[in-house]
Formats: sequence, structure tokens, C-alpha cells
Amino acid sequence: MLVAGVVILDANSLQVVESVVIQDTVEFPYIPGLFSFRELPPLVRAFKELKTTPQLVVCDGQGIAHPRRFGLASHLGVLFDIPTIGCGKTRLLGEYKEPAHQRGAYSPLIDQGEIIGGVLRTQPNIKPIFVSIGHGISLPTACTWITKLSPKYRLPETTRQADQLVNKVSAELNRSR
DNA sequence: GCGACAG
DNA sequence: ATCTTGTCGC
Repeated sequence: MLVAGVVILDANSLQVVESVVIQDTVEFPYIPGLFSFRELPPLVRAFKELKTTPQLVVCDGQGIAHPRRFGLASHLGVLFDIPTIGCGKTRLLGEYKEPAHQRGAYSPLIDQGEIIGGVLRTQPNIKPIFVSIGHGISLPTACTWITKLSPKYRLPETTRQADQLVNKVSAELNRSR
């Protein structure tokens, strides 16, 4: 069983505009590099229930910072033809130097001589996150957006709100069983 | 063969 | 992701 959530926030106030949570049964296991095979189906189901069409999507996973340069965020962006950003808490691949300890600073994530993403410091002296292009956006613009969406915590508000919603639902789901 | 490895 | 205690800080 898997619970997937999508939360839409207003870009300026960062207040929740709409949210969708679905529960699905997935058979495909988690395999690094094949994340989409497991997470995309339920995510697509959740997206189809949205009444609002998002102008930008922040995904919990990588974009082109992927062995085939096509992670979950890239996949979702192409499917719905919507700008997307891959935003992971940990690294899938690539080498990098520690970014400056200042909010908004980021250093390039490199693989095979290519810049596949940015290691972004969203909060001063806090472990950075891994940002990469998903679809229809540049890396600098993606980093600017993620920084703007993370005014107080390490992770962007979009991800935090979605996580909280999912945890809440899955918690009361267990309690009744 | 060994180590690395989004969630 | 999950397991898992106390602890530090706003």
C-alpha cells in the first residue's frame, strides 16, 4: 500500500490552495534509478483529480540528475507538459563540492562531465538539498524557486505540506486497522 | 567481485 | 522508506 499526495500552494503567500491524497497498491519495488516505475502511476492518479492546474511542480525526487537523465520529475513534466523541478533530500549520483554555508548558495552536481543539478543550501549552515531540472525550466531558475519556497526550513513548503498530509492520512489509516 | 544506490 | 531515545533550540 502507498499513499500519494499533491498540494498546491499560492506562490506568494505559500498558503494551501488545494490538496489531493490517494491511496494505491503498488507491486513494483523501490529500485534506485527506477523510481518512476513505482511512484508515477499513483502520482498520475492524484494529478488527474486536481481541479487546479499547477504552473510549476516540485517533485520529491530527482529530475535529470538521473543515470538516464530522466528521473521522476522529468517524467511527470513531460507527461503533463508542465514545468517541473526535481528536489531530493539525498543524492542519487554525481559529484560536488560543499556549497557555501549561506542561504541560496549552490554548487554544481556533476556526472560524466555534465552539470546535472545543483546542491542547494536552503537554510544557513543546514545540510543542502539536491535540485535538478525536471522539465521546462533552467537550473538557476529552479534553484531560485526552491530557495523562495523554503523560507524557514530545509525542504520547500510544497514538499513539507505534502509530507504532512500524507503522514496524517496514513496514520489514521493504520489506526483503523 | 565490490561499493553505491531518489523514496 | 523505516527502526528508534534522548536532546538541543526556537
